[in-house]
Amino acid sequence: MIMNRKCILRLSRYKNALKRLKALGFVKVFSGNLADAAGVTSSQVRKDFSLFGITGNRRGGYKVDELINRIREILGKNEIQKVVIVGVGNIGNALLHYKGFEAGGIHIVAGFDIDPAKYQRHAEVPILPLDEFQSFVQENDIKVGILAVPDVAAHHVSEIMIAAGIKGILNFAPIQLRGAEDVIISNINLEVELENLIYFINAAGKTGVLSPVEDE
Amino acid sequence: MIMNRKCILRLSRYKNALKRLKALGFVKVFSGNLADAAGVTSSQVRKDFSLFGITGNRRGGYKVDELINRIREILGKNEIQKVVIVGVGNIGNALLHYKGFEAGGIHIVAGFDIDPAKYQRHAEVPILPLDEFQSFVQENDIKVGILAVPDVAAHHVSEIMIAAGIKGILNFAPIQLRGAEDVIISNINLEVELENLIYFINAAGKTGVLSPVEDE
DNA sequence: CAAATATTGTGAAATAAATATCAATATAAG
DNA sequence: CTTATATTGATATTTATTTCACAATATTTG
Ligand SMILES: NC(=O)c1ccc[n+]([C@@H]2O[C@H](COP(=O)([O-])OP(=O)(O)OC[C@H]3O[C@@H](n4cnc5c(N)ncnc54)[C@H](O)[C@@H]3O)[C@@H](O)[C@H]2O)c1
Ligand SMILES: NC(=O)c1ccc[n+]([C@@H]2O[C@H](COP(=O)([O-])OP(=O)(O)OC[C@H]3O[C@@H](n4cnc5c(N)ncnc54)[C@H](O)[C@@H]3O)[C@@H](O)[C@H]2O)c1
Repeated sequence: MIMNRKCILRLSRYKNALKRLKALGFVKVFSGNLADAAGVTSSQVRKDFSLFGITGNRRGGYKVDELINRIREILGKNEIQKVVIVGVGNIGNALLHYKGFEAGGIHIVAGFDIDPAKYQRHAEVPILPLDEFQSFVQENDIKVGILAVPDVAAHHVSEIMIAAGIKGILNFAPIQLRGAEDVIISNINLEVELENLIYFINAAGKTGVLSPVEDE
Repeated sequence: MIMNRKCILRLSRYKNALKRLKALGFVKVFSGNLADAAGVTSSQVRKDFSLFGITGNRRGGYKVDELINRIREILGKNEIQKVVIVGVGNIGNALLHYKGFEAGGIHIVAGFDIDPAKYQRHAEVPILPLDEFQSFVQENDIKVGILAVPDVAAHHVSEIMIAAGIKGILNFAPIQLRGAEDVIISNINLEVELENLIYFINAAGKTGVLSPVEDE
């Protein structure tokens, strides 16, 4: 079953939306409700579900709890959830101390840096020397890492991460990292995002063109 | 000229790649070089350029400096570059103190919060009470804002921002914000990104499917 | 200077993604 | 119990995006 990235991203969003709907007291939802909450069309919701074999009840919609569980299962949340961070500076630190991932079952288990001033071996989430990266990752069977080092170090660090067995990297450095064969890399480039906003604001001002509201 | 978001995002990436190539001493590039650096195909590069009327020299490629300038011009970097941040917590603070945007001509000019403990009226980048948001934004003609408040406050704050005249929002709260007619919103959802990585790692482990390496 | 070659620029073709349509059917109403 | 109605699920259609293919044309080579 070949599934594209965009579709999986939407699944995650559906799950988030469902959690909010559940908090509002919803027990069942229709594709239209979910579409509104997630900012897509109802056709899109049903199409995505059909791709994954998620079925509802004709005329009865979907049961919220069942749906959340089904999506959880598909997203594999029970199999890998430990994540490490390399580069505990501004952004690495913010992520390291963010509590919001826990609710979704994602645990930040350690940070790594080369600056001895950052080391905190006995903190709740320890910050360790990069030298210990490989052994830590292998002992703890970590597969996902966040890369938050300066751009000049990013390529080098990514190679260390991949060599240690990391299979997925969320990269904040403003360079386009190339993954190895079986490594998936997600590049978050905030400057590019800001430039993009600026472009569309200018374009709208000049030409009256309506802005696209979706992400991708 | 109707241009889609994806294409503009790629333009930004080309510009980043070009800056790196320039730093490496490149004076001219071929579409293939740029494609490699930006992680796309050479056809894609040429197609994008043709869409914007960017021309090179048959057999001679493109001059790096000219190309950077041309893209800068298209992205409108000289028209809007002041950005404010609402919510100066973990992530807002990291962004507020990030120096990397300056090189690209994007200036973070102020932060806003509702927690008096955060106020720093006389700092280089002042942190001000949210009450002053509207007047500040209007006086300084700000069009772009970063939203980094807790999810429960995000919708409310986005309305304040839009009411004050903000036209582009980079949202870090894990909810799908809906923009008004002429407001463009870019949602950065890091948990969704991590879940996505986890999904593809699991999928690859189970089925041997090759992972997609591009973002979108 | 002529011939060979590499690269652009673009229209056509292929692929992928989103949306619309509608028969099937579960639920609700009478 | 029967009929009316709303919603799913699957297929068809449309739209968007990417890739291909190749003529046009600078540049380099002999
Ligand atoms: N902070 C932001 O808001 C922001 C915004 C956009 C992009 N980024 C990008 O994110 C990355 C991190 O930004 P930051 O502001 O947190 O930087 P920072 O300088 O605050 O932190 C970088 C950290 O990485 C560590 N480091 C350096 N080289 C290392 C190596 N080889 N191995 C391990 N650790 C190493 C440093 O000791 C430091 O602690 C940069 O690439 C930056 O361009 C940051
Ligand atoms: N920190 C991270 O690594 C991270 C990761 C992913 C997502 N996020 C999201 O980013 C947002 C910010 O996260 P954070 O960790 O920085 O949170 P935080 O709690 O550290 O900071 C939030 C800040 O917003 C301020 N605030 C609250 N209500 C406000 C209001 N109505 N108006 C103005 N300011 C207000 C608070 O005083 C605080 O300073 C959250 O929505 C969070 O889910 C954060």
